[in-house]
Amino acid sequence: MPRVGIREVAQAAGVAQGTVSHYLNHPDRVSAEKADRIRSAMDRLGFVRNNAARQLRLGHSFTIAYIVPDVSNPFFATIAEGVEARAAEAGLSVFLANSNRNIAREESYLDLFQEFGVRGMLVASPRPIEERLAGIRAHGTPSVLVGQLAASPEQPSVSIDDVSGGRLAAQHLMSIGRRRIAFVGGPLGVRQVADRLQGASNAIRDAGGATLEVIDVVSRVMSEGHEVGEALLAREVDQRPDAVFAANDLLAIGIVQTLLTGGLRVPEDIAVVGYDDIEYAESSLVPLTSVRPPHEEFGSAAVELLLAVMDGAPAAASAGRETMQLVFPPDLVVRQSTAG
Amino acid sequence: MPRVGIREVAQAAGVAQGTVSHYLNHPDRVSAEKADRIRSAMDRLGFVRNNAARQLRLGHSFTIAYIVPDVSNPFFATIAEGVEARAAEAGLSVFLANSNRNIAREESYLDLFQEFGVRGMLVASPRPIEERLAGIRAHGTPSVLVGQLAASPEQPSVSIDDVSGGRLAAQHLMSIGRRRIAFVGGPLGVRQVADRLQGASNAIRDAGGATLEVIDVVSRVMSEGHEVGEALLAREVDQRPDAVFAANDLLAIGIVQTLLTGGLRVPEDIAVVGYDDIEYAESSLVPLTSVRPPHEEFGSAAVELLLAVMDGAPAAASAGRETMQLVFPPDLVVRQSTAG
DNA sequence: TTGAAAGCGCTAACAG
DNA sequence: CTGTTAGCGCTTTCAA
Repeated sequence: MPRVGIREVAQAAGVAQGTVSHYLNHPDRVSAEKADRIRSAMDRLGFVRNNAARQLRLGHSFTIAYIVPDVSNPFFATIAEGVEARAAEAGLSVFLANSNRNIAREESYLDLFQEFGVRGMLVASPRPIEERLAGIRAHGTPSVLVGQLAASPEQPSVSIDDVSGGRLAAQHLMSIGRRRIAFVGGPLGVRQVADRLQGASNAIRDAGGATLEVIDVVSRVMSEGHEVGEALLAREVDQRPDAVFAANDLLAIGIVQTLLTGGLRVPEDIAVVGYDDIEYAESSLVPLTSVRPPHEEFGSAAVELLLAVMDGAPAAASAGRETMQLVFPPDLVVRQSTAG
Repeated sequence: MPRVGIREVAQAAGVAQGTVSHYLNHPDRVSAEKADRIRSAMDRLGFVRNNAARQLRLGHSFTIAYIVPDVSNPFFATIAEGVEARAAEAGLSVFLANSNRNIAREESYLDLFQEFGVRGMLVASPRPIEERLAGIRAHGTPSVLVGQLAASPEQPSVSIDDVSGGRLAAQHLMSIGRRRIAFVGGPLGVRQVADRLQGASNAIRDAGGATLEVIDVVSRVMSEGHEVGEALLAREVDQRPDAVFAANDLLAIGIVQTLLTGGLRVPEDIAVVGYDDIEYAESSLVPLTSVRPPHEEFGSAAVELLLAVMDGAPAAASAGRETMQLVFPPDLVVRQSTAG
């Protein structure tokens, strides 16, 4: 099987190479008759356009990269939806890369995509990465930081307002009459956790009349939730909180499961609010009230921002912080775990 | 900021362009002194190798594609681990694409990757796709079908033996003395579901002395599990099975939750086995016994197969079915839900 | 509307 | 060990 390029197609169709290229890039400027001959020659020969040559000639690609720390995290997966949809509208393809929370791998993808000449990158990283992105930007590849607020005004970012999410959760618990609220989460060195607690604390301080206890955990997984549940069950009744705000849904689900098994009622005895609104929150034994970050919108906003800096770099630069760094407020989804 | 290519680097380092290229491709054939000058010029100028030109010249890339129907499915995500690790060893990068169960999108990625000249593709698709892959292979891009057994002897594939998985589950339940087994799953038009039931049925027929009831469900999600659990609770005690084999873990977890809430004991009253061994199986209220498909190994085997057909196309062709189409037997992970 | 031809940045073959 | 150079397949002037 010989290589098939536009030259072979041109020959088979009896036209010049340039005409075939024109057919590919400006179909309207080729006569219907030749267009037909070209089309049929392409079908017959099984022509596949060579992207490397095209890109070399053009000087750029039609591709953007989306680098995530963990593809299986539903949060990033859902965002990917919005990213692909918006990118497709703009005629761009998306290459996904999974760094798996491995810095070396993240680095190598950053290099790789730069060498590939992607038009831009969406980067979700568990570490501070702005300097690296600044360097890449200096070489002509713009990026949008996903999931964390950029510190530099030059770095576009889309992120979630976790302080307001925490506030939402605490306000809701107070609104259903709870007064002894426990925040379950940690370590507080993790920005998101700290912000969620901060928000809850703000709400409680502002409203007055309620107390906030902090129950620290090492990691935010379901088994830690089980342990916290056990600890709550072991307390004297009058020492128990009447509401729990967990830093994520996994913790919350673990806590609910253990409380129920131990004979307590949710929400009657202890109301529970989670965070993230993962798929299992809804189908949990007691459907879980949860703080829901925006999903679809988030991804498309990231691409939107990237498109803006891709083209109108100067315009965007002068646009300033408020348009370069989008912060989304989360919603509260109320379900049975606080329906009382 | 001027474009910087090897020409600019060569000029800055005071060497010829070819020497810079040699430094990049055969570092050992460049004198240490010039290598240093080149290295420092590259750092100073911020040289980024242009992949398009490289690939055009070379005639091929160092990239493979992995197309999945759903990135957030932990099954594919875990496989991706093995894929990346093995690919990295072979000096290849992996581009992930998410078709999101959308045929048009899958098609467009297939085209895109072909145009990008990837060395090969790993394709997990919810639909029959062998003919399409055969066409792509005819144009020089080999592929491995992931998750379904290929029908054609020319198409390499890696898949799971669900019949043997079903057998394992049923044998285990019988080995702990259960005699009234219920299979919960559906629709039976889904190959995996049918195979799992087939395996269970085979085991029970061969062993004798046990009965197999089929409880059909519309989809394999947690809420269906809750419904099945309710239905079981509603039965007369002597009409209840003493074991449940669920077609996946989500169903199993839903069933366990509902049974426990209804006052039954797991495994004492009803033992439960799931399938897939998802993350939540282990951290569920009663840790779930589950049939575990191989994960890491699966991904690396897929790459291995791809590497084989990439190089030794003739050798591989003569290798025959047994080496081109890998079928992995799953394991059984025994936990508390059947520990009785 | 079509054809001819230059050249994108790199690699490798070849000459020195 | 280093330099020179052809050419990968495509797009796009420019001329006809």
